[in-house]
Amino acid sequence: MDLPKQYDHQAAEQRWYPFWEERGYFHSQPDAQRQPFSIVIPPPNVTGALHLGHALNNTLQDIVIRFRRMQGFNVLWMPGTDHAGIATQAVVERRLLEEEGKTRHDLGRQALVQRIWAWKDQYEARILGQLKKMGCSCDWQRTRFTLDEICARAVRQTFFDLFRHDLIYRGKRLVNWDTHLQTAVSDDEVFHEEVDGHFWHFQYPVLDPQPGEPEFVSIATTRPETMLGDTAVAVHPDPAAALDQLAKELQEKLAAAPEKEKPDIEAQLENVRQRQTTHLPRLLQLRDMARDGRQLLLPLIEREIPLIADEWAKPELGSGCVKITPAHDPNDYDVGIRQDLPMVNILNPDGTLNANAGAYQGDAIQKARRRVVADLEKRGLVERIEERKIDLAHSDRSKTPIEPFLADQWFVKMDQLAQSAMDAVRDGRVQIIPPRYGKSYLDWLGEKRDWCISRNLWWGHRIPIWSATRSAEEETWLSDNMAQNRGVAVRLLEGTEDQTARILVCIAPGGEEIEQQLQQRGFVQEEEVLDTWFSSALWPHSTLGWPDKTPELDYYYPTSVLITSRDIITLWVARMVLTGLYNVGDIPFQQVYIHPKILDGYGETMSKSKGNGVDPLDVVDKFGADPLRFGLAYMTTETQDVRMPVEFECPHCQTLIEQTKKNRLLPVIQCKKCGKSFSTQWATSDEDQARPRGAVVSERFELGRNFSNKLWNASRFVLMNLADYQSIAISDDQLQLEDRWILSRLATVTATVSEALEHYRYAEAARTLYDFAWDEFCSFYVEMVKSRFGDRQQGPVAQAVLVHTLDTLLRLLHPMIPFLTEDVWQRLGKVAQQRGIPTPIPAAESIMVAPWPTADLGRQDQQIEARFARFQAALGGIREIRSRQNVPPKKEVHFAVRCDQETADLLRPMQPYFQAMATATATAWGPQTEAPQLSSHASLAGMEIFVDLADLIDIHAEIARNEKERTRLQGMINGKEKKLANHKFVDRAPADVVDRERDSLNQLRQQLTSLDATLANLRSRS
RNA sequence: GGGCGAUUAGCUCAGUUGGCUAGAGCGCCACGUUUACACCGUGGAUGUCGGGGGUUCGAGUCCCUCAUCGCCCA
Repeated sequence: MDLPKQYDHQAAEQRWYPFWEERGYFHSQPDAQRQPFSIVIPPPNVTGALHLGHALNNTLQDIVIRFRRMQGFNVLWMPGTDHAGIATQAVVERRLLEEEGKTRHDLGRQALVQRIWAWKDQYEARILGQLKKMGCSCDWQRTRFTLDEICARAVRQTFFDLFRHDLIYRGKRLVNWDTHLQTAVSDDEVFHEEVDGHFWHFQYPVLDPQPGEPEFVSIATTRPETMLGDTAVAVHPDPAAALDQLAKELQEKLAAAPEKEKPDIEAQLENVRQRQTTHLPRLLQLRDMARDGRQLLLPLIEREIPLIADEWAKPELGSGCVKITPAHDPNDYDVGIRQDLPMVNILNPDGTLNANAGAYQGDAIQKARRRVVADLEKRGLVERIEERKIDLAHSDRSKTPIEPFLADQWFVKMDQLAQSAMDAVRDGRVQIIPPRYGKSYLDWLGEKRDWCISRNLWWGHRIPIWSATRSAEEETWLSDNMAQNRGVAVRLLEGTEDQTARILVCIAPGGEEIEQQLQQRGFVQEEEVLDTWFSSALWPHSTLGWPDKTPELDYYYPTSVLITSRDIITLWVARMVLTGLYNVGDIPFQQVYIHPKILDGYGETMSKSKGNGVDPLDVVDKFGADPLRFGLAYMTTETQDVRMPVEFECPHCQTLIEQTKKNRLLPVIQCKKCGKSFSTQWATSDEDQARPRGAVVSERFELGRNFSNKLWNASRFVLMNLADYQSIAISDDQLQLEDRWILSRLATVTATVSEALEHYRYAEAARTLYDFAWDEFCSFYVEMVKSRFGDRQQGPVAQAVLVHTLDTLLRLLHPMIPFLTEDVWQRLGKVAQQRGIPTPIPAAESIMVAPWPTADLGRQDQQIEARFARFQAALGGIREIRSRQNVPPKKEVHFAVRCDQETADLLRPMQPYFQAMATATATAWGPQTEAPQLSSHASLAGMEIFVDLADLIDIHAEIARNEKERTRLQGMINGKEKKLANHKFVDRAPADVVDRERDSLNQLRQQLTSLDATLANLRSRS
């Protein structure tokens, strides 16, 4: 058989993925006879290609999927992608602007949406291709997209039901407005950044001040233009008490604070105390003026606004007075609601000022700001200007500052829905793993904040509401024509100050005719689309065909587990639970497994925009899909995020160059080894792009590559030695010690791995298999069977056990390294189609559908394992002596073992293995064994080994080494003697612990005695 | 400000309910191309388990506290 010495991952990947797909292994259909196991993929955004975080997420899913499939479940892994409304539209818009200098308004809604669909097609293909490259066994025939027809119908139906049940409403709310993209963004899409700014102090004139009252009130702002929308100035209703309270709190804090923080607190306290004399009288006066209903004149606009008393005004800050702009500041908005103030919106959606801004109408914010300051200065109303760091909210999507903006939005009422989702986790119907994440889920839902579901975008599910001005005529028409129609829900809105009375009509899916009728009568559909999470919230049931009662929904729902990362527990997981309960009446999944995040070498989250992202395909190209998957599984422990230093790989000489915070942003990097340059993801100029691209990879995948290669070569060895393989039954009495040992270990490993995978302990499963395959199967079992192949009796037994062990190991590893295991499985099938202990049976046509191994617990044998451990220890002792004394590998040595009779009987038959594995021949075994005249000595628990080294020994080195060993032994003996002399230990510790300590002490003393004899002997000859 | 987590070898990480002489991979040192594998083999060196208290016969593991870092929420 001609097998390459190195595992060719590309060949295996290219060969076996199509093989599986063609055989239909990925596809699942409802089958009442079989138990289902289902997972819906967290749909990746079509915004861009997958990164290593996705690779981790999907690898973990595929491991569970393949594991359960082998266990015999009817397994469905539902794949698909997410339209990611704002993110995708933003990416396409940005490119449009960069490449063609156009905005979306130049293109129009239809054309832009068309462009985004083209983008989606491109990236969906890329993403699905990446998943396939990684070996994901999704049911591709069922691939969904959150904006496709099936999902759209579910979205429409959900919206309709919620609307009909009065769980959706429309209202004015202060939203985070992105003036660049001209849309509201959610709190989750906002990041905060400190920027240099100013604090402007202005004076507003008091109207008709009474004698003794101030003529001006002074306020301060970081956004001067917002003063155009001021509708009040507030002062604290009880400034004296507020300052007292604050002073008291600071005093308490001071008493408890560490030295380091004391000066700062003292300064704050001093400030408060000063204010009690400097500011308090004036604030009390202003408070009284507010109570008296005094008005101020808002400069520039010349509007009368009240001075009010409200606790939002902080007497310890600034002048103690604060301007109130309810339409443009979240806190002021609350004050506005509390005090029933008018809300004056001064902004247009594009960030320019509107008619309410008077003379400043049409100005952009920055321009208006400059003009307002200048005009106030002219009037002498600017008191002073401070330099200051300002915490400014930015849109994650456009990176431009957020403006708080009063706008009409659609909301879902959350009280009942959130409660139902909380109950599902509290009573254990949905189990979150690890459990600590349940807390953030419950905390978030517990706030029961209404969910703003409208987005002022073009890319997404358009809100299925048609509206018209309310009139008797329309109302009559509706009740005549629509009242009986169950797919129509009507709501009548009363008129308000700034809006006429309206009729809202919501249409269920399939109501196109009604939509047309409405449109003909002048009803207009809402412009906005729904928040992306609204459609992904339905994912577990929409993908299965809901609202139809499909066989799939009936069979696969609730799904078995959701595997995702912790940052979307609230945004996504919680919402899936509540919509599942609302729509289907049942939870969407029984378990939620939350996995770690992948960070770079500096502990930072990987992201494309930071330049530290790794494309899984780079890893697949360089190392292979199996090493990628195995490496990721190996790193997935319960508590730790995965920290992964990354390197650039020079495409010219393959040198790895550490990625630093500096070089990760460069478009071109020069290799320090070969001196040639290569490009990175940042290359934009033609010249840079023409250079070969340097892959971004991580050395941490070497572990998986080396392991794959090791496994490949072990398999290669097995295959090369099966020419005369016969499928014969093997009885227990034919098994040698090492056979029984490996079968015992195999049983334990099978049990451990199965248990670990059941509970999502990926790292434990991977480590167990790694250690078993490398340190036990390869390093011992394979080495030991080598000498048995030639034997007529022993050969077939060794082959049978070897094949059986490899077969089982491959199956245990298949979920993690599917390609290599299939490749070997197929080759094994050609020479050993029937295999197994004790009775051979035909192997499955593919490892992917082979049964998961069951642990043969009857094979577990602690005694055999203990005996084998003694052999391993003895072998280690000899090897260490050889190495210590620099004995050349081919040089034969003789050794004697002093041990009890039982150990001697055990080790004697292992003689061929000492020969094969340490080039050593035994001369004597047993209690009476004498040390050879000149020998190197190893004392182990319960045995002493003497290697005869008459002409080789370096006596001084040997003495030094033994002395060091003596010190170590003596130290341990002292420790244990002390421990055992302690009555409390002997009395209180469990008996078995005390016994173990006694045994151990006795052995150590024996070792010491023997060591002293050896030393005396050596010294006499030095 | 609140919550969660982390801190163990030069690096990246394991370490189940407290019971060892604290482990692995990479890197390092020495030796070795013996036909499965140099993506390998054999051996070796390397630790105040972040600091300080406490509980206990016994603490890397449990409790308190401090420090540093990360994430989530306001």
